[in-house]
Amino acid sequence: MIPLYVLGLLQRYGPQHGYQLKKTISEELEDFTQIKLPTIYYHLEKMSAQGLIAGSSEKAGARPEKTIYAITQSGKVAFIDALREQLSTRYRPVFPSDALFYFSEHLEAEEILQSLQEQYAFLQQSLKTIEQHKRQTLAFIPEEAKPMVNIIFAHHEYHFRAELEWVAYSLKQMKGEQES
Amino acid sequence: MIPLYVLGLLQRYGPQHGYQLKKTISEELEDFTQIKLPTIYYHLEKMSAQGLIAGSSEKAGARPEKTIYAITQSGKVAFIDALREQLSTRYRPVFPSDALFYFSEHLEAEEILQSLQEQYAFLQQSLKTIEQHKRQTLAFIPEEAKPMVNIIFAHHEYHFRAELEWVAYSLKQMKGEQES
DNA sequence: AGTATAATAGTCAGTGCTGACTAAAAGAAG
DNA sequence: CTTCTTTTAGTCAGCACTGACTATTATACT
Repeated sequence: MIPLYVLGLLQRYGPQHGYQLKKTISEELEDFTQIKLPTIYYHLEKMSAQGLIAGSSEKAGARPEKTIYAITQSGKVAFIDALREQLSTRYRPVFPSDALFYFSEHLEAEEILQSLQEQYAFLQQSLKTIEQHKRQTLAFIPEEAKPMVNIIFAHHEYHFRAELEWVAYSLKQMKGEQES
Repeated sequence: MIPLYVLGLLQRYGPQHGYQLKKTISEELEDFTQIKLPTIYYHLEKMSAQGLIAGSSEKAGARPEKTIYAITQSGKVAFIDALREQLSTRYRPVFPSDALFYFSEHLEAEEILQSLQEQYAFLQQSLKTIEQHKRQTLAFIPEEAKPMVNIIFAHHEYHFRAELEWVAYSLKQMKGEQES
């Protein structure tokens, strides 16, 4: 998934170095992915060795040289292949919190209930933030990109809402259990 | 999350070796986590070095020795700590398919639409499977465990339904876009 | 002009995970 | 009773990722 972003951004915005890629990802994709800078360098080097991108050391003035990477022809092919592979991967979520409920007899019900309530507040806040980011993003991007950006934001909204509803459901279940 | 499962199962079902743990996880938790056998051995060794579990080589008859691990006192403490830490971790999903839509101009709309339709069918099938597994599981476990198992299955149901609705939404959006 | 702070551009060692492999024991099939 | 398959039990090399660190340049502040 990270190689996809790197190849795609290199193709969309032209040759760049790692720090610039990280900045673009942080600004445009912060709600959807949290790629770390060393991870970008790792993939740049790997893809460079594979010939998917080509690095050139630029020495501008008295500055230390920095490596600027450009996507190659075989990189463009690999990019399309990777996109196409994404098409066939299926949804398979893993929720670490399941382990918590699976072993919940080791904690006080009261403690779990309280953390669920905090979780609920957090999710409500997150939903507001996402909606706000959506509005901001849609205001700044070109018209033709809007439908797809809308779909990506919707993806997160649907799942945050689902998580919110599940937390509400769990709270209801556990409270009912406690009383009986 | 994996150490949590290992420590919890060692405590619930008593001393075991790696293969047995893997079997239990496959049988009881296959819908919620897909832990691989080498990963279990990795954590067994690590936790053994940390003193959270204690291994003893058992040589029964002419069989090759196998290492049986038991949770220690400090392991029980670490288990509760890990459970409590789970309480404070927040929901933060990452969807690899977002990258696909972010760069969707590189693929034909027709190709994406078709894969979304396959995705839709897959999700419907998955939901049915989860509901069936839920019924089977609830029929076999002790009464007092039912509320929690129910909550875990509900978690997955809520999110599979959200994913299903999002795919439907995307299909609608993309078809509308195509016509205009 | 000197110095603190932020931005820029990385490196590297260590962690977590797993595919591919090995190998003994039990059970099934002829 | 011998061969084949399955189950049991594990090892190991290698990949993806990132926290912590380094080092230079630009900017702001005094």
